[in-house]
Amino acid sequence: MNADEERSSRLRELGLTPTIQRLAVLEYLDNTDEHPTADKVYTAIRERFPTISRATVYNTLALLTKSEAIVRLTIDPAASRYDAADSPHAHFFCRICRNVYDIDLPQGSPSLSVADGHKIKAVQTYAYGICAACLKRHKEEKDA
Amino acid sequence: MNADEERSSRLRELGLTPTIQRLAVLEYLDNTDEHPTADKVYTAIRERFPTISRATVYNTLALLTKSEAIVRLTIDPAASRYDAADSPHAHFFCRICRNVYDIDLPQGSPSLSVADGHKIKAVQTYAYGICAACLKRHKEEKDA
DNA sequence: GTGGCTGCAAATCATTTGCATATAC
DNA sequence: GTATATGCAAATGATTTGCAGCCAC
Repeated sequence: MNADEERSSRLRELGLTPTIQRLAVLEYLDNTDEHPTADKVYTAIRERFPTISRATVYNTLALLTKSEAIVRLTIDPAASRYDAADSPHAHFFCRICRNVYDIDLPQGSPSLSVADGHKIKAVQTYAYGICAACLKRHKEEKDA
Repeated sequence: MNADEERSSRLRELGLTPTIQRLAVLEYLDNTDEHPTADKVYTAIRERFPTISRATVYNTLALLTKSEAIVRLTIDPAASRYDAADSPHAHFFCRICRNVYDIDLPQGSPSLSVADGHKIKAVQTYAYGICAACLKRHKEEKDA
């Protein structure tokens, strides 16, 4: 079973029709580590499927998020970011370049599924600061 | 020094003029635990200061966030929430009633100030699920 | 007096929605 | 054939911005 067939059956298992558009969104997220915004996904996919609409991308991302096939990150105050949901990890947001990076900070442990009587379904850990690339660039500018 | 004077000097220390509007925003956040949206802050303050504008509230919240006098939470996908920045703690978002609660999940420890070469300035831990009140209501509806 | 702050209204930008058409099965 | 999904355009809602007048110091 190739990657495309695997994605089709993943969608079917979720009770979702595996349309070209949904497969394209899943494929794009599977093959990027840049945690794109919805608009970035739209722009990227449109190069291969020029007729896809923004609404379809938004609908698809919402659907896949609800099915837990992908994860929606609210780390960026300006727009939601999306991540192919594989292994749990924390995320880092660079306040200068606005890129999102995976990091290895320990996430809340799965055992902590209840707090103060609230039922916890998911935990996200977000770190904010300046990324390695921007630190380096900043340093070079000072030295120059 | 009363609470109002304390807030005035807090603002002065940050290099900000302690205007009525800014003091009102700070006071409101100091005395609530509901993690309000900007619009909620605006509506609440307007009862005492009917001439305050939405733009001023947004500007003030942005300014106080930048000065680290308050914390902006991106836990709610629909709108930023604001929290008087006292002791670090994690937050819980109820997907049913959309309320935000403080919880005691361990935040990323301060020692983890660098990851993969990124300089970490702040860490936020967000948990998502169903709050105690909504769980209770849901159970009662089933029993009825 | 003047530079920073406020209030207003308009602009912007992400996201959602209604609806007619097209597609999957 | 029918339910479901897509595409388009318009609507919505949070947030930002330009600018003229006002206030703190």
